[in-house]
This record gives sequence, structure tokens and C-alpha cells, in this order.
Amino acid sequence: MNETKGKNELLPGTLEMLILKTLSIQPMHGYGIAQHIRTISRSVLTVEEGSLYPALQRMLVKGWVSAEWKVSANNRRARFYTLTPAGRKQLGVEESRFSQVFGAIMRVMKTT
Amino acid sequence: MNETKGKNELLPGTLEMLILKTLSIQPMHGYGIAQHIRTISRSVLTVEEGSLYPALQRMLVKGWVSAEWKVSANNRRARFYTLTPAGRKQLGVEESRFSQVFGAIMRVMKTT
DNA sequence: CGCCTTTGCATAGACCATCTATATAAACTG
DNA sequence: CAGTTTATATAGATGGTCTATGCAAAGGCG
Repeated sequence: MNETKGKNELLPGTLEMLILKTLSIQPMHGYGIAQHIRTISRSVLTVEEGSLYPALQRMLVKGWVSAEWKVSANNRRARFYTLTPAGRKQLGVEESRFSQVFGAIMRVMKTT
Repeated sequence: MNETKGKNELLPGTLEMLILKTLSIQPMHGYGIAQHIRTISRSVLTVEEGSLYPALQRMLVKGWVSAEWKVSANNRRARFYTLTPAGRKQLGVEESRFSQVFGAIMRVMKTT
């Protein structure tokens, strides 16, 4: 039945936080965001396009990022995303939320 | 009703791991599992019935737990779940998977 | 006694984030 | 010129979690 595969490598719910964090370093286009997360996580986390672009759209609508068409380092047209002040605030919210939930999970996992 | 109630308190994908861990302490019925997780996590994690029972059914089918009807400490009929050897093995798999993914997330979140 | 709360199991249906698959296109590569 | 890489985007499937609901029995209380 279910053999291997690592679908859902990403803990659902953390994608937007990872994107926000990535953009807090510098503005970046979607493809670059995916590469950055994959590289830094040593390929443990892979952001699929079908997850990435819808997430960026949601975040645009919510005002956490702004977007601008430019030319990439490889001379291709690309949409660069920049963290807004609201996005930076949201990053803080998600970071503290994540550590709270993670702490709770660890308490359960450490009980004997 | 529930105003500030955050949905998705639980990181999706961790529920089965938390159940396996709880049952590794001792056999327990569903209601008790939910209470245990809620108590230990200091109410950060709330396992809803609509999540719990389907999860237990899946785990039964996969052979990670076995079930037996008994009488609870409160003198009510209750279905007690016991971790099987396969379930114990699965707990190890999910623990290492979780720490791997968590480590990857932390690497992304710690980059400057 | 009648009522309410707690305990306890279970399912149906909604929701929604993520994945798979596909389409498009320009630039570089051999 | 064919193939790979870069880059964006959408449609549709998947699946786990949540909301809502139903049932039922035990125990406490006035």
C-alpha cells in the first residue's frame, strides 16, 4: 500500500513562516525562495511550486509581502517579493506560535 | 462561543506521533489519550474527537495499535488501545522524522 | 425523582493547505 | 537545433483536521 515517499516533508502550516523568514533576509523571487529553503535545509524541506505560488498569492492578499517584476540574476523576468512591515510583524507572531507549539509537543514526547 | 480559539493548534502530521507516544506509556482509551495530551501540553494542544477517533481507526488498520473494550476507572465502557510492536517501531520512525524536519526548519529560521 | 455535567465513542461533512501534473516561455548549452 | 535550467502559474486531487451532531450511561444535586 503505502510504500515510501515523502510527501508532506514540510510540516503543514510552517510554509508561510519559512517564506516570511527567507524574505526577511532580502527580497527574493519565488524560485529563489524555494532554492534557499531547500539549500539551507539540506534538501530536507522541498517547496513544490504548487505550494509556493498559492502561498505567495495568499500572502500578497494579506499584505505580508509586496511584489514587483524585475530581471533576475540570470537575465530572466521574475517577480521579486519584499517583506512588508505587516509581514515582519506576522513573522514574529508565527515564530512565537511555532515555538509554543513545539515546546508543547516536546513536553508530550519527553514524558516517561 | 470560542472566540480566540486558534484552529490548527496541532501541527498537522504530528497527531499520530503524539498518540503513539502516549500509548507507549500505558494502554489508554481515546478520551484518556486526549486528556493526557491536553494536560501535558498545558492546553496548548487540544485533540478534538473528530481528529482523534479517525486517527485511531487509521492506526488500527495499519496495525500500530490494538483495541479492546473494557470498563474505565469511572465505570463506563471504553475502548482501550495498546501499542503493538509495529506501533512501537513506527513511533521511532516518526520521532526521528520529526527531529529531522524540526532541525531543518530551525536551520532556516536561524539563518541571518 | 428529574436535571445537568462529565465521561466516552463515533460519523458526516466542510475546510483548506499541500501535492501532482501540466502549460508556458525565455535563456543558456552543446 | 534539441535539451536543460530558470521562472511563473493554475487546475485538480488528496487527505488530515475541525465543526457539528448523535448516542448513551454514570454520578451529583436540589
